[in-house]
Amino acid sequence: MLKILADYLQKQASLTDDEIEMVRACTVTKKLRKRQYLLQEGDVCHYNCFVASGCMRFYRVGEDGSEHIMTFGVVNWWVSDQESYNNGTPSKNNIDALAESELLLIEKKDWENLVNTIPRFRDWRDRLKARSFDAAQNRIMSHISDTSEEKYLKFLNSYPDIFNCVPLHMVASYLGVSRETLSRIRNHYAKS
Amino acid sequence: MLKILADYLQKQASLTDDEIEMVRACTVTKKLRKRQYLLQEGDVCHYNCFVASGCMRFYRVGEDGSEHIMTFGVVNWWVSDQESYNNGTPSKNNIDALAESELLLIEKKDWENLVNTIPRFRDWRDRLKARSFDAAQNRIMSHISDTSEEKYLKFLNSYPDIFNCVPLHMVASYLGVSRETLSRIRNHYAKS
DNA sequence: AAAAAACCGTGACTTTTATCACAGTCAAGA
DNA sequence: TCTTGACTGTGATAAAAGTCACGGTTTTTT
Repeated sequence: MLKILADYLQKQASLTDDEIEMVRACTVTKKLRKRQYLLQEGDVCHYNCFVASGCMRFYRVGEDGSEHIMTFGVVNWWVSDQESYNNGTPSKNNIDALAESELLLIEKKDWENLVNTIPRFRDWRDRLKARSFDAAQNRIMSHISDTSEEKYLKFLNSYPDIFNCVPLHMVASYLGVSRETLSRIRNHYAKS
Repeated sequence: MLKILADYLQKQASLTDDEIEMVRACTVTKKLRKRQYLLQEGDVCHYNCFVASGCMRFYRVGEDGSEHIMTFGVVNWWVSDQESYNNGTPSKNNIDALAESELLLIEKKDWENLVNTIPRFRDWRDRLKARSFDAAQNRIMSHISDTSEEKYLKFLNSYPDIFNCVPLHMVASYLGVSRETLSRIRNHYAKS
């Protein structure tokens, strides 16, 4: 399981074996069952979490109890609540597992230490954050300019093979449409 | 005009006078007329731009010619196309002035130099990016869970006194609704 | 194996929003 | 000054999406 992270860091961050060992030294593994929480509303997020297997979801519960999914975390993705992590404030969100999942956790202190001691780790972290921001910007743009069908097609592009883990009503939640509307979009798209 | 930036850096980044002087040394001032471009689709973004006065808009033009506003830049805000800036790729967006505006530009090389030589500058930069990301996340959440009226109210909160610069049909564009719908939301809100 | 729960599709109806058309105000420019 | 264009509001209509209800399938749990 640690091998997945090692491969990832070698490929994405170009870390040396020694540097990878430093990262490995401060990771904690955590196995989650389906539906188990990684982070619950009100908790403070202290970790950056690498998804080694399985599938996670990051979502918020509205006042009426409805769930709104901000993002999914599949293999080789990192999940955390950055707002809570950075500011030390209670999270407004939940993170839980959509399937049996294996995570590798790095605590905030250790993470910051890695950032400060391994230049390539910092560079990779910066690139990752930049890409996340760009993705968020593009998603906003999609929301203010695209039709629901276009949003759905872009989603397929971002998460090509996600339907193994994620039921359609959660995809609908991610897109901000009702499950019925998504069903009709898919239907219409299949025909044309 | 440079004083506005100096005050900003002193307050937000806690820079010393010497450090502020270093920043000041590499800023270029630019005055823009109403409707003048700061960045045009296809250009590569080479600067981080501080808004000393006036008001800017960051938007994308759809295939059908429609304009979709991603964000506004008012006094004390920074504007740039991060995706283009970071990757050196042609921008998909436009930035122009909604009113006579004064900007302070810092070129990428100089900016990165400041980041690497002034620790507090880097820290401030990181905090700024983190806040931008959080804001983007919250805006996405708003789009997938709020009604148009709620989105409008949150907009009022983010940009309390923006109506001096920005016509309502641009607010509508920012929110992703038609100008007629925004007009009706405001009307309804005023009555209740 | 049986029961319960989750998941998905679909029709009928309601609500929301977009689009189109028109009118009035205001500011900039000829 | 007159004209033009930008901006805003509002009514009428069409399109899109949400909501409700039902049925059927699959998966999970007991």
